[in-house]
Amino acid sequence: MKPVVTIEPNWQLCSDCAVRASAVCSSLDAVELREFEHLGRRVHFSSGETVFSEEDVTTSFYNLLEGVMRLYKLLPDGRRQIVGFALPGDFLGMNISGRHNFSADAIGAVTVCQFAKVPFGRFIEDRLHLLRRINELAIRELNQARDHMVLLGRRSADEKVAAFLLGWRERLVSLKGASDTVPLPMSRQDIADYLGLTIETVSRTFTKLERHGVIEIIHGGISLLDPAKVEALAAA
Amino acid sequence: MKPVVTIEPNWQLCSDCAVRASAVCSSLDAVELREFEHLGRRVHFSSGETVFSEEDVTTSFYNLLEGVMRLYKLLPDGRRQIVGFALPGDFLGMNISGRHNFSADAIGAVTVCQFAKVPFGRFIEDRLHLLRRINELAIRELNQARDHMVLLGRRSADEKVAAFLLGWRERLVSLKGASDTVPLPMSRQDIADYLGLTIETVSRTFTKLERHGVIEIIHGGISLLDPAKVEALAAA
DNA sequence: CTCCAAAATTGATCTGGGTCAACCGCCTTT
DNA sequence: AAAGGCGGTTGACCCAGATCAATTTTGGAG
Repeated sequence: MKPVVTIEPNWQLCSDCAVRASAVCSSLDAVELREFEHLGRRVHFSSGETVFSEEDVTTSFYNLLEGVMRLYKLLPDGRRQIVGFALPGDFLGMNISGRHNFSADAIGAVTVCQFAKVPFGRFIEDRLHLLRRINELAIRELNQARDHMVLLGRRSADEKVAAFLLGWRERLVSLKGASDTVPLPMSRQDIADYLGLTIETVSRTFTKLERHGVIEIIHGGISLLDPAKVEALAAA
Repeated sequence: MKPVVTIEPNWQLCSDCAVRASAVCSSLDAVELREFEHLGRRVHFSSGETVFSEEDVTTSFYNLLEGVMRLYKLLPDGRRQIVGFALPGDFLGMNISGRHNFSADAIGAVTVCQFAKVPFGRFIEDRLHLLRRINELAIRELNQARDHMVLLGRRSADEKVAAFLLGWRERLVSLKGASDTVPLPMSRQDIADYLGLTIETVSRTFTKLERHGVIEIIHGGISLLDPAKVEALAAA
């Protein structure tokens, strides 16, 4: 939880960017990309740092380059609901009220491409394809949000955990390729707050899945021993 | 549940439209509106009819003109999660997969302005302001979706019901002006499926609120006797 | 290495909300 | 007006998951 923010000169080029293909910028051509390069600034955050907070006035948008973030909302009494986990390529900060509507913390070391709101807004202004891309991302997120509502409102603890493991794996697969080893950089508390459960229930469910030979709990993650069984449990 | 769909000639003009100011079309100028008029077709649905279903290929977008709709997703075993209620001015059907990702039923009689997907897409094509408007609506919905995740994952039954009553009233206020009489056109089952509860719990919670003199249950809705108390219960 | 703190697991117990079931108005339909 | 049905309410009981309470494991810091 060291409050250290490192800003390095933007020596790295968008064209070399790891998330070039999947991020907002995928809609830009070579010429636009060169102009776009000057808008973004690479910023590092260390584990546990807050990138932005709910209700903060939005001054920047963020494109996650490396690492994982938890996106969450808090109730006045401290109860927390994680509304999503961000992975490289995700675009954060869009809103209409001028304020963020959730908070975002780094889970482990994180690198983002930060855009000041005003110049970014100007850049979009007359670029239909970029706006279309952002719209596409918003709609994709809206779908995920609705799926998550079903999970939160209508699924049992077992189903929630199973669905989470599959969903998380799926995202990692499309990012780094298939593997039955699923790293879980977030804490049990994070998982609980994402699934609307308690830390104890998450832990117990993991243990139960392991006892049934469906997963193996390994350091920093789990191994999917029987993906088919997990899918059956998730009752997709 | 009569499967009667009435399509009337589009004699009514956009400029007279009740939702002109709040809907997608609010971003159009007079000239554009005249062209836009030919794209939409007024369609009526009677109570309980399905306007579109999850997984249906999207052929149309809809602008709700009159009435209320429930938007929901079903699990294979029949469990239902209502992801939202649509009111006049709401725009439905945007997606990227080419398929709807939730179903939509009429609650009571409904009138929609239906747009065929292809011509509507063509119309948007080079109209930045319209795309911006749609983006704005998508982001607004995303915020609502996240708020609802907090409700589903982290609030008690009492809080859920209280928050629902306030939220629903708020939407009606901004549509038809302030009133402490809150019509509830949807069934108890709908409310339960929206809040991730059972019909019994919703009914009991209503009764409890009434016993405590906080609301009065009236035919087709409730009356907010003590809005402040309800807000306290919702623990916003 | 040892020590400490935080994270995770496990067990025992409790309870909010679910389940099951009866019943009560109402609107319709005949 | 009787009958049937559907939506809603109410009561009795139950259970999934929360809560409370110890451990145990892990990961740094010195």
